[in-house]
Amino acid sequence: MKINKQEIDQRMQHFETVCRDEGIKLTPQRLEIFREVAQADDHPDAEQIFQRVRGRMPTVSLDTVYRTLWLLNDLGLVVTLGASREPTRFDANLQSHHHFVCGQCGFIRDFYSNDLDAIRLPDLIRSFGEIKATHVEVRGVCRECAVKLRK
Amino acid sequence: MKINKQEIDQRMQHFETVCRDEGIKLTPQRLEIFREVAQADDHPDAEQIFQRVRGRMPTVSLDTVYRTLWLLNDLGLVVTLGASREPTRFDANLQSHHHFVCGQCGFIRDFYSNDLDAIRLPDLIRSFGEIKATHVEVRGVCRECAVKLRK
DNA sequence: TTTAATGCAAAAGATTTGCAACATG
DNA sequence: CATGTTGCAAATCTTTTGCATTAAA
Repeated sequence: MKINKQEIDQRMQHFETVCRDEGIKLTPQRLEIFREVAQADDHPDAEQIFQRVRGRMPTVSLDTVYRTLWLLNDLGLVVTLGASREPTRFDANLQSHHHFVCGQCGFIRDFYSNDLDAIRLPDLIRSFGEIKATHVEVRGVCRECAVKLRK
Repeated sequence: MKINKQEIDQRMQHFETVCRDEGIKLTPQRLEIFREVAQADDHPDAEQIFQRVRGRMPTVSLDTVYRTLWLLNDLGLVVTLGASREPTRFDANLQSHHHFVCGQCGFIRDFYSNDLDAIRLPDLIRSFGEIKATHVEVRGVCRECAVKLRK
């Protein structure tokens, strides 16, 4: 959780606004769960978020975490990442950004690039449907795993 | 399964070569499973591949399909896709290509673009690890789902 | 013949659901 | 107060594992 406080507050703000606009109830569980995703920079999965929220709110249940996460996803407040061979992970960073994913251990690292953000997609794609977001996924082997593989 | 026969044969050829080079046994199950992925263009998941192979080889088991698929992945013969909220899907297309993914139904459509293939990544990324592949993922809502959502 | 791969059944892991109790707007 | 949300427990779905049997090289 290395996201700065100001950014977190801004995300919380946005979350509350969206909920009010959509007529979705702001329960303490939702607030805690969203806060946890909003302040995480490691793309945690549902189980990890559950454990972290549990620290502050011992009565939350895992199924509420799942329900909330997918709700957030439907509201466009978080985005999912399918790391290879691992459970779905969640990301509250709505800025345009890209990912490096280690195919061995699932490590994900964000990176930013104006060049990549400026990508122009082939016109053909509009015939597939409506475009919501575009991001570049770089697959590789992270430093740590590269060492292990050398053995 | 709309991949043309020549391309399928080429993929099978490559598969057999890699297996021999790596000292991996060419069993009838592996041949059938790989063929099924090689000729599919709809990015099927393990269960779908299992059902299709089963048609021709009624005795294969689902766990062999899983084991084989991950083996193929480790060998670099297929690539995985984590469509949102769905089981892992597999793709034997090793050409550089990109994906349009529908966040509602998981529909995935390939597309090609020389411009996108020519993407230059920030140098920073090399510090994360070794790069194996880069692809662009476009998220959106496919035509069919757009209609449903309008209701 | 040696070693690896298969099938089966059972286990583990991830995610979802039904429902009664409860809290938000 | 009405309706949506929660927690619990149970169910479901996906994926993995142990082990005896079988088959490839």
